[in-house]
Amino acid sequence: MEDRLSRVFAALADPIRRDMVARLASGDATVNELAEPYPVTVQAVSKHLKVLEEAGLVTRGKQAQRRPVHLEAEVFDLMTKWIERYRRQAEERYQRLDEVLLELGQPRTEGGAP
Amino acid sequence: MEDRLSRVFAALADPIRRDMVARLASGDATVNELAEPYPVTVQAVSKHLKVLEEAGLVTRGKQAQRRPVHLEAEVFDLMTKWIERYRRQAEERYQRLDEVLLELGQPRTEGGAP
DNA sequence: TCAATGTTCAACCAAAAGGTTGACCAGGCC
DNA sequence: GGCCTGGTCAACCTTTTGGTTGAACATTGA
Repeated sequence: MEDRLSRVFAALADPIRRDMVARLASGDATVNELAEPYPVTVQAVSKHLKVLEEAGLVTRGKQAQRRPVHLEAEVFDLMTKWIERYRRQAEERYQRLDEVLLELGQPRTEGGAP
Repeated sequence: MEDRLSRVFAALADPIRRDMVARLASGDATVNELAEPYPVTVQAVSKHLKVLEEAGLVTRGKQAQRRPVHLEAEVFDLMTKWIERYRRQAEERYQRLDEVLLELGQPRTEGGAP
């Protein structure tokens, strides 16, 4: 895994990191503040932040010995663009199929998986 | 990693799997067809498909000895909802900050990271 | 019936991920 | 200077991941 998109998806594949992003969405926080709710050491949280940082999802500031973490929301665009592109494509295809079946007078497709 | 969202993000964190999703967006394909472009064995591709399937991103059909793979685009919603929620929140906060600074007559915030 | 085709299963391997503990370093506060 | 406080680095461990090879299984076609 080396490309940007892979790093972003991988970063958000962990519940703790996703939760941290959720909290950062409502304001910056220090490492200790972020670590507090989780049953892991602060070192582990520090590692998680590194992953988020390398994915470009957060940046870290400097405030005395504190390192306030800040969410960079722009990176989300990368993902949504990727997702939307293929979803739209897939949905269009699906719709075309429906139209074809309709033209043939067949009972329309019933959503694949329940 | 056990929850649905984690599985979906993790599944898309791999370039090969993302590429397979991209190809499936324009139509179903068999395992061998999907495997063809990559420098890995068909068994490895079979494993990748299992990951995508367990994330709910694809389903597999049955056609003689073939197992056509079909993209389930609905799962994308899960992700986009999550992403959009926190992006919006973060952006609103950012905008409010701008307004406050403007009221104070300060030079507006210049986008965090370059 | 028997071989070829398409796919999966099982065992194994190396590397990466997520966690731990312990040492370390930098800034404020007496 | 000495010592908390906040955070990171390093070494280590276990589990997961992505890949391999080799065998198995089901279905179709000759």
